[in-house]
Amino acid sequence: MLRCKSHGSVSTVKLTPSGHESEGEGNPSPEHETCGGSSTCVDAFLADTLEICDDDSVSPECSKQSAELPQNVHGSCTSTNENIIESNKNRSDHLQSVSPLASAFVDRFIADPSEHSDSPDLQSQQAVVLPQRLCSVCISTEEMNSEIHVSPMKNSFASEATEWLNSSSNAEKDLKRDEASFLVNLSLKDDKPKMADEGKESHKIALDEPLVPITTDNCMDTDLLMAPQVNQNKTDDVSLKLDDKGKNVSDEKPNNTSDFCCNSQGILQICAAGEQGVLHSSPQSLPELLQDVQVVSHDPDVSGEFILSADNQTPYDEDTAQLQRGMRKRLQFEAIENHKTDGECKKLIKNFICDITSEEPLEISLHMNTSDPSHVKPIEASGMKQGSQLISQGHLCKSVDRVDVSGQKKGDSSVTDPRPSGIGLHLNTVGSVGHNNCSMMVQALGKDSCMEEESFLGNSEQISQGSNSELVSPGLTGKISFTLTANSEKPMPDNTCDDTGDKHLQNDMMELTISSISHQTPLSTKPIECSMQPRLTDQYVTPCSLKRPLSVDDSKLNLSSQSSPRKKRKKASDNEGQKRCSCKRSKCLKLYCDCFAAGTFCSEVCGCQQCVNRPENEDTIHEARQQIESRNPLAFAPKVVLYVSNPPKDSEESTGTTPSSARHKRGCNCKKSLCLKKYCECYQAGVGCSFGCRCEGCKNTFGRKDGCADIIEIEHMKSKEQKLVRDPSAENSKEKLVTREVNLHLSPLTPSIQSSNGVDVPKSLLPITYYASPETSASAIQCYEGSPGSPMNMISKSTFEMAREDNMLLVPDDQEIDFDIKVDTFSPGWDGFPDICNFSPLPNPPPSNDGASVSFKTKEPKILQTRLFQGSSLVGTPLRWRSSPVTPLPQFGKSKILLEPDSDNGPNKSVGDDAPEVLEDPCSPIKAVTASSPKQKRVSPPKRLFQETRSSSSSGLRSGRKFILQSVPSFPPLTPYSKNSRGSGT
DNA sequence: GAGTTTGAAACT
DNA sequence: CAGTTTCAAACTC
Repeated sequence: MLRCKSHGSVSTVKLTPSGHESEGEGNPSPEHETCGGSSTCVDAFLADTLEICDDDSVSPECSKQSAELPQNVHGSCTSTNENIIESNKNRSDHLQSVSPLASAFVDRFIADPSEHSDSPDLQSQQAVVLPQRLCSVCISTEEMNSEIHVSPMKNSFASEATEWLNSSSNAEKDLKRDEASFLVNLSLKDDKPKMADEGKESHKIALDEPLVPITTDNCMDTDLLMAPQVNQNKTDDVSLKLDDKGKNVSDEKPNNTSDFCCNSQGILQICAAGEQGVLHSSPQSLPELLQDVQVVSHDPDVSGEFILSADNQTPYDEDTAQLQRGMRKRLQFEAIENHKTDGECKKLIKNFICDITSEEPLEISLHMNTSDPSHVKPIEASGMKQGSQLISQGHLCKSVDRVDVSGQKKGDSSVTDPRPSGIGLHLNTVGSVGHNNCSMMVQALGKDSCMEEESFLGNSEQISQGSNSELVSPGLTGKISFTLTANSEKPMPDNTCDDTGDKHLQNDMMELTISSISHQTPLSTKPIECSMQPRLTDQYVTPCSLKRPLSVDDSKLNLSSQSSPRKKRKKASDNEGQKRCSCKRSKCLKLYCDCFAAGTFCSEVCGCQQCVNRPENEDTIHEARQQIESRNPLAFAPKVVLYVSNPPKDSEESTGTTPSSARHKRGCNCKKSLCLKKYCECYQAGVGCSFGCRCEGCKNTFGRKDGCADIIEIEHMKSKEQKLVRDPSAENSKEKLVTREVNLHLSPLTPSIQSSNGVDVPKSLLPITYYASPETSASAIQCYEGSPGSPMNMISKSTFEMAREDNMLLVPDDQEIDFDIKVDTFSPGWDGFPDICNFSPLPNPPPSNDGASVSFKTKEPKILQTRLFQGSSLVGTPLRWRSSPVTPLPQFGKSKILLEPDSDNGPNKSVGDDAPEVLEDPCSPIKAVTASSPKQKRVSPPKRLFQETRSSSSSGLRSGRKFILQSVPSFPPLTPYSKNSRGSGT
């Protein structure tokens, strides 16, 4: 055992070979304690290294080992480690003479300990250094019977512990042999020293995973993996031990083993346990040391060299620090890369990180990953440098898998942990959105944005906890604070591990991440306090908006956002990004509740009373939904179907979403409002009334039930058809043409419709629904995850101001859509397509030709509103096609509007319950028929599946439906779609 | 902000 | 399925 005192603190290394427990326990021998002078300390340490025997009293083997050890170390040293070592050497005055090679260094030490004895600092340093080197080297001294286990990385603390125990047990065996067994515990994951087994004499290098003989390679891995994950438990342990330092802390671990913990960078932590003689840093220093150790690899500031030094007072070596920084950068970089799906994003992030790191050692990457707050906390407690840890964690998404040691059950964490996954999702989403988005975000946001992205990886908790303003670089500070706020708003449950438990939490996470991103935008400095919803909206909106041409509305939004992010958010929320309710008796579990109907949780902004529509009541909510759906399968389906002239395919021109017309599925039943007030759902949705409506005295500015304008539509349709006929081959061109026409006529959503007098064009509802750009999804706040609509809201909101309340389903024109198909669409099954969310906003303000336009001025009914549907994946997969109409419905939150392809003249065969209503085209004969019966509207959507309708319809007309469905998936992702829509608008 | 109106949703 | 009640948003003052 070697004990070094420096700076008044005593660091003791207990190197005693196993079997010498007697020495360690109880009373440290005075020899060890004092080690005489610094020189002695060093000498002793060296001698013992790994079982340094100061005295001859130690078994002869010790001497042997001591001699051999250095060499072994040397041999094992990886270049990286060597570099580090060298740097360290150079930096330390004492070590100046040391040759780059560890062996030489050791040899010298051994040879002439006195040289170094000069300064106490040296002693401590040397003592430290040596071990570190050893560790870095991954010294294996088989000769010494020392067992070195390297586990590539593991996740769970348990495994680690197990291994550790195993190793310790092995050590014991060795001890029995009277062999000087030397177990070095390299805990890559833990960076923390395992103080535990003070009683044990064996030094173990513990690696979390399967024990692998340490090799140079392993060492390297270690370095890479180093990302220390803070394991709270371990930390605690350490602290305890530290506190106890002279005492036997080993309660937890019976074994008397002193562990060497090597940081990735080869910094060695010596957890000496031994009762007395172990190398301890001063109690005070220890905690820091631990932190340092953990951080070491990452944070230059906290160099590991001196970790062992009693007071930590050892001067910080800048050079070393830089080296470490380099390491860190690399590590971070790698970690980041791992996480990023998008190559460019990676690059950006990388650069960003590099920049940051170069300037400041810390911590930008704070947000990166951690699933577990617990991990973070310890670090926080420790104080600064934590950032580095966090960063390391950042690796996490992946690194966790490999490295995570930490611990406690959570350790599994990252993988299992829902949040991270959520994060991953988010990232994916981003990526999916397109490289552009990613880059865009990053660029636009700048470093901050990068940070935020990383935050996606991490849990909110981490963020909140982990990111300390202190750690954060100044530039980042703002964000960080922001992040924190968010976290505070929605504290994560203690059990991060709970996957199931926290779906909504995940959502929150998602939201957070999103929000963070959105906030990052330079423009938006807005504090997180904003409701979650807006955040989501912002986030999604941003990417989308970028991609597609800005619609007027969008541009407005952007401008506003730029000017003041808050405004933007507010706007979003105001715009209906989120539904608000003020339910008093329904407990927000009935369709009366807009939030519930939309498939979203009520939020703080809601004024509801006795609200049950909260994440914590997910089960109840789900039941309620089921009940409602049992009554009406389409209850949660979009209420409004929007007929889209151009299919998403026409990305270029079509701005496509301009809906030629939209109709409320069920139609309204207004008697007094004359369909001129928001009481009227049709009006509220900004759509004209149709035959399906049973309204009396309809004066809906968006289109009367009479269908005056129908003629126009019909003509338009005809022209379209003709074009199609002409260019059957070129669908695209055809579509474009059609689209153009449509746009001309309809460009302004409502207005166009209005001008046309809202006559319903026969619409074929295509089962196809494609998701509008995520942008639209403003509304979603908290989505029901579990329920069909789990992530639903993620995407939906359309940017339109016009669109307000109701969600519309966009039914893109199928290029080759047959009327038949359309007909089918209307079938009740049709509603089943809840998936679809949005349509693009109308490009232009409505022409004010008609009185309708006037209506806009006075009151703008929300024409198009997109909604988020549950498809959690929506984000990730821009377009999701759901084949079965029925199923989807429940999932949909509230999308009320469906976009339908314009073109159809086709008769509507089926009078779907809800769907038929919407789709009904007065013009079309069939519709007329159906329309004739007012009750159609009332007809609840038949539960029968699309298939049935399909079969019937297809049989009757064509197999078009099937065709469509199949084709649907092919629809371009949101992005293109969005573009199209925009383009067309202009 | 309180009260009224309105029509959808829920219930019978 | 029709009628009634309940409910909450929209609207008015």
